[in-house]
Amino acid sequence: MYDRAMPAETESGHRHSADTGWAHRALRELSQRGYRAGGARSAVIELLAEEGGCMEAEDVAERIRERGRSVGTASVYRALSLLSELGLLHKLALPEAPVRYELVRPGGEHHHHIVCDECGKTVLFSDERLEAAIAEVSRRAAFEVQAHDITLHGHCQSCQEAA
Amino acid sequence: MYDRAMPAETESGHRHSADTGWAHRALRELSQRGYRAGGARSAVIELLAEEGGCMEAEDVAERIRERGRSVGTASVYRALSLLSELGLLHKLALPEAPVRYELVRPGGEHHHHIVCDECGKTVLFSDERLEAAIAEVSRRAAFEVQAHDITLHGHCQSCQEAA
DNA sequence: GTTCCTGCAAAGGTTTTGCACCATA
DNA sequence: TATGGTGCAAAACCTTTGCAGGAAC
Repeated sequence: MYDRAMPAETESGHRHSADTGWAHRALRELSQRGYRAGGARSAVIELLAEEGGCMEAEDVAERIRERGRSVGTASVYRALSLLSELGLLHKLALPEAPVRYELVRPGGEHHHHIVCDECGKTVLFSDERLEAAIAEVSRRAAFEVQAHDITLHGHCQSCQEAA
Repeated sequence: MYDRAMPAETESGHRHSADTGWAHRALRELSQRGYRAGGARSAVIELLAEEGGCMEAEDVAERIRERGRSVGTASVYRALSLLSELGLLHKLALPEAPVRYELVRPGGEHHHHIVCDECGKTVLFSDERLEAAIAEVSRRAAFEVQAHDITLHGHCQSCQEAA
């Protein structure tokens, strides 16, 4: 499997810093819908906000424990599922890898992924023409389309050089 | 999980009929690369050619057995892996579902997927403008992009009516 | 005849579930 | 205080691996 320590980057190269806005919105949403924010849930939210998302469930649990908080694996899975159901996280599925969870930010602004099939490094991108084309296809489809995922596969520069 | 009995359809609604061209190419490719075509491998190839692909490994095994041929599950997984490595199959990963395998036809002509998040029904589509936009993004990316996957998510007409 | 494929069974890795205890609102 | 969240352990699920026997070339 891929190197899980690798954080997702934007194409310009810099990481997101702690997204406290997302964390607050998540906590508010939970409370508004009658869910409680116990230790595991709030730890998951805090961690994802700080790491910027795009992590596997196991990574989330591991990092929470590295920070001295103990958490049950099952509770992490349950928290991630709930946050996904509430539309606060997006699940990214790739072949040969566990699902990754990403922050969903409000306003429909979103991104897509370029994944290195060698090492799993993931870079984010967004493109207006692509979105326009997707919107047009969605309009014409018989389905009521609510979301879309685009993943480019290839090799990152390090893996190209190594080959 | 989704209803596995549902075959993939094109947007115009008709199924592919047995793709003997693909089957012949697969068998030729195996033999050219020094692989043998034993019972399990040829059964997998034959079944996929007839069903048109987009199936889970377990479905493939099940259908082969329904046709009276006995096959080991492990052999089905091994055959699917090999065919993927040889570029004869494409792996489609979705959250909450096992990987599905699809026929890869020569000439680069390919399609993408619209999946019903309710029942798992999958419809294929292709769009030139979308491909052009993807090509442009790929050209500009730091990665050497070799492939791409696009999946639209939503609800099919039956599930819309049921809701 | 040799090599490789196959099938079974067992193991591996990820995710879910059951249940008793405990914390949140 | 009542409800629902948490953690542990066990199970479920999908996929891979080990190995002995058998088939393909």
